[in-house]
Amino acid sequence: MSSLKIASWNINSVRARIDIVRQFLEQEQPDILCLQETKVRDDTFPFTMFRELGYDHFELKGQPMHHGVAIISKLPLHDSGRHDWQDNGEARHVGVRLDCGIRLENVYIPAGGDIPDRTVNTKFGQKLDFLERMIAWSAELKEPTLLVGDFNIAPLECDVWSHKQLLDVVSHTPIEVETLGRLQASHDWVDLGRHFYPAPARLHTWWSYRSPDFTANDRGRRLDHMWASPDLAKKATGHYICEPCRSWIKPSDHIPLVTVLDV
Amino acid sequence: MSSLKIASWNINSVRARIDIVRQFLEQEQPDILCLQETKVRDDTFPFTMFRELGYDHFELKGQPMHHGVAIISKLPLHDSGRHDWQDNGEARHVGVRLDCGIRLENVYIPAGGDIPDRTVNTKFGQKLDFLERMIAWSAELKEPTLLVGDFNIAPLECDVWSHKQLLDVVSHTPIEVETLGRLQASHDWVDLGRHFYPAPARLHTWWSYRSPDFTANDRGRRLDHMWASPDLAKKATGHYICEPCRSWIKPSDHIPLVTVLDV
DNA sequence: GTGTCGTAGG
DNA sequence: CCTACGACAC
Repeated sequence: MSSLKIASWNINSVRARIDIVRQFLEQEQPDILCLQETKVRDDTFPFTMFRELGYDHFELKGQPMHHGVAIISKLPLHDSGRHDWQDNGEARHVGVRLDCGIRLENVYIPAGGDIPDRTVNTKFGQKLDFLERMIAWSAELKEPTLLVGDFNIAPLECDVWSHKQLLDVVSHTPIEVETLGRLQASHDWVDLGRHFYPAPARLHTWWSYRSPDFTANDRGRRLDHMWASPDLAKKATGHYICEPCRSWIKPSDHIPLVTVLDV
Repeated sequence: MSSLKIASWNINSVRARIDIVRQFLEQEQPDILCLQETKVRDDTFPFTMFRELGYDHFELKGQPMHHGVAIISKLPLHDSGRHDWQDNGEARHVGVRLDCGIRLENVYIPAGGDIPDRTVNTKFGQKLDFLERMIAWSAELKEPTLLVGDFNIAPLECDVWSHKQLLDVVSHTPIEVETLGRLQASHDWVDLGRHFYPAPARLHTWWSYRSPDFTANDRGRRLDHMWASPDLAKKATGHYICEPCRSWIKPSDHIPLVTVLDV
């Protein structure tokens, strides 16, 4: 029995953010870091800093301009898989198996555009379709799995700064919440955030860049999540968010999430 | 009789370079700073840092994308003028009069493109024409004047890392050197650089960004100059270049020049 | 190499 | 607000 610390962070460009990624790793010392929105091709991924800190194992799924996910680890990674559920070339998923037997699945669910109507905004339809394809995949999972990433959905009323004002804002619409609910049900996923901090605790993971005084009005949302298979959830001994990272210099608009497992 | 310290620097974007401009001002504490290639519109000029350091007087001539010159001063500035000698809207000159009676003229002479042939490269023709118009202007100057800026010409053999290899490279061609010579003759300008460091002393003010190890082979050129009216030159008590600035983080490709006058 | 800008995406 | 990219200039 040993302790395993896993972090997840939408980094909004791993190259532009390399200094705060280092700062986070030095401070939290996770065994594994899952990144979303790396915005880098695999052949220009900034390996050096990670290797300097003892992270020698990488599973990358990048693309030229947008999206991009990565798993960066001090521990060996096996049986990596990259789902392109919508067969559109977008780099939104990478998964691995760890020596301890658990699978780690890192996903960046589409943001979904501005207008929450699939008839006028194809991106919103793509987001819902992406979730449907994840549901089919998730229902078949057999191994104990940690599913982490930027889900771009804040499901509960207390997951946004104003439930009423965000009911028609992409990320908190009823159709998204309902679809995410079916994804959760498809594997009986345990939402570790709410497992450790039951509603209505405040647990925001994202604040828009567009209000520079984001701490003043605190208009955040919980868009990032870590979900565990039911049996695996019992092994989670700790879970927390790293809110101070949002105030670091040149921050990401998202903050890191951390889960500690006894494995 | 008091001492007046004037600096000139092609800064290659005053906004991108704001930290090293502050570092330079704190270190050298000039009374007046002349900048070229500010690359900023006058309405978005970064006044704040300069005011924090006691520079309350500004004469700006900016434009949206390229070029742009500025005079930033602890001392009052009067009778400002902006010549657009070629009437093409390019922000390449600003001049002022100081309380001590001398005029300060800050100019950014066109680079002139890659090919030193005015029949195939209109930019080279524009550079020579710009010099001709400066000659006509300079010949009529009556006040004691300090003419500073990025002249984009290295006139002497010792002003470039290899006279032979640069004879056909824009900035050191015979026609440019001859034309700059006539500009100098038109007012009997004293080249303060060579006044204080006679040829063949090394006195480079620019090193290309394209060789990252610029200190290794030292392929520099003396493109930046400070010229004084004959009588004013007698009042120059010091002159130097600030070569370490080329090694600062996020440097300009040019270094600052400094002249001290007893006025 | 290192800026500017416009466009696209968040 | 913040990023990436591509075109252009130096």
